Parts: sequence; structure tokens; C-alpha cells
Amino acid sequence: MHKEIEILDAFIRSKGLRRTPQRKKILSVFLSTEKHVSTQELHRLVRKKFRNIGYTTVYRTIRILLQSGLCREIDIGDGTSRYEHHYNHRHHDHLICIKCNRLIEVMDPRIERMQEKMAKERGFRPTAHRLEIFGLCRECI
Amino acid sequence: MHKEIEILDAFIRSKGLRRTPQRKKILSVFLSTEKHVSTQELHRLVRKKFRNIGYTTVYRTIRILLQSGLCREIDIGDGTSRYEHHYNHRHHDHLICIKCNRLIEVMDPRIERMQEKMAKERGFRPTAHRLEIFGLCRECI
DNA sequence: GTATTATTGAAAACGATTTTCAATAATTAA
DNA sequence: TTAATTATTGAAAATCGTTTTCAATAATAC
Repeated sequence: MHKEIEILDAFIRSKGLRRTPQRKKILSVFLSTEKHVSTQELHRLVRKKFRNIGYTTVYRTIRILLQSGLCREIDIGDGTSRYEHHYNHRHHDHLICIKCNRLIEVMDPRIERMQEKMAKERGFRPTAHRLEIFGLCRECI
Repeated sequence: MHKEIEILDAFIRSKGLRRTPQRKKILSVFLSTEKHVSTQELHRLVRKKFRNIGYTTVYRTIRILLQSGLCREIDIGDGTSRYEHHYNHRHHDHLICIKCNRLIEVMDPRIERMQEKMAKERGFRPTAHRLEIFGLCRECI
């Protein structure tokens, strides 16, 4: 939490924005869950602890967290964006169960390297990527 | 076009649906572009050739093309679904230029195999996947 | 031809996201 | 500390892609 608050404050300062209790509270709630939350879910969690924070503020704070690198957007293709911690969470891909919607985080450095290589061979300079594998998880097979 | 119309007709018959001129026209326009079109873009193209086809019909026909395997959905993360030919178009991944939005289709069987292997090692049975690499294309570097 | 039932297309509903705006609060300058 | 400036808040409304509704129409089966 320490480090994350510092990163947020640094970002806020660098952009001439303002530190507010809402932003700090929203960050703390976001960090307190390991789930992949939508803005609505995050708002619900925030409301449990702090009554008077509106949806719009949660929505806008998530955008700031995205820009500051504290948060990453995930799209499982159901029309709702979800968000996960990004700071101190290494890059990973997702296995998505099409039956129970479970998200499994995976990472294989060999695959990462091959992707990078393939892109560069085509004159492309990769900056980020997203790999999602859909199927059935152990429990749903 | 031949083969694709046959596939659509077979699908329509198998589901007890009905062959209509609209569906045939929409498929022909869809096949006539190699772009990755949204429903709106496709509707615009359809309207150019055939005046009286409504957006809803285009939307619904795309859903049928998806189910019949003639079309594949692409999500570049901007909130709008796009669609590309699927029949006779082998599976591929996308390089997406974050500057000019160009989509480059790529395919590396070694990466495909490693992805499959990784998923299976985790007790997951993969059925499909989506890999998108974001960055700068040759022209935008 | 008639009956049945899917299709069409305009309009409305939907749901997530984004914007608006007046009141409020954080920061800066005096 | 106070005043001035300007970002932030949050409710409500707007937006936008997607999906549903429904009455009229058209495709298929008998």
C-alpha cells in the first residue's frame, strides 16, 4: 500500500492534479481485493467501507490508476471492463473458463519471447500484448 | 462466394431458419471487403448496394454468420466489435498499431503449440484463444 | 392457395461508459 | 490566515454500441 500511494501521489503531482481522500480510499479498496473487478463492483466494495463516494469518482479514479500504471484493464469479451493490480504484479496472460468464468493467471517466458520475436520480424515494435485462452478449467471439464 | 453461400444455406436449413434475399446480400457484401468491419460499417457498405436493408437485419445476420463459422469477432479494445472472414481464413493473431490502428494478421505455429501446451499443463482444455500485440507498425515507428 | 411461423426494420430498451454542471474542496499566492 | 484559483465531486443526463420489441411482411409447409 505504501509504495502504491506514493506512486499515485507522484502521478498526481506530476500532472498538477490534487490529492483527495476519495482517491486514497478508492486505491486502498482496490488494493484490498485480488479479484478482477469492474467499476461497478469496485464501487460496491468502496461503498461498503466509505458511504459517500459516488460511482463517477470511482470510475474516474480507475482511469487515473490506469494512467499511473497501478492498474491494468482486462477484457474478457462480455462488454464490461475489469481491472487488476499492475504494480508489483508481473505481466501475465489469462486462461478464461467459458463455463464458470474463472480467470487463471499464467505466464510462460518462452511464449513471451517468441511473441516479441515474431512481431519484430515483421517490422513491428511491440509495446504490450494481451493473450487470452478460452476453454474449460479443471473443475468444468 | 459459392461455398460460403452453401455453408450459410446449410446452417439455415439445419436450424429451421429461412433463406432470405437480405441474408444473401449481406453475406455477399461482407465477403466483398477484406476490412475488419463493425456492424455499423458493414451496414453502411450494405446500404451502398442495397437501399432497403436495415441495421438490425445486418446485426442479426452477422450473428448468424458467427454461428455458422463464416465470420469471426475481433475486439481491439475500443468498445466496438469488428468482424472478419473466417471460412478459408486460417486462424491468426493480430498486431495492432496504436498510432494508425492498422491491423496486421500474423500466425506462428510454434507459438500456437506452446500456448496449447501451457494451458493443458494447467489442467485447462483450450477451445479458442486471442492474441493481440500492441505497438508501432513499420510506418509509424 | 392457405396456414404457419420466421424475418424484417423502425423504434425503443438496455447497459456500460462518459460528460455536464453546480457545489465543494484542495492548492497557491498574498 | 485568508482570499483567489482551479481541480474534484457526485447526481443526473448524454452517449454509444448492442439487443429487444412488435406489427407488418414474407418464406416455407401442407
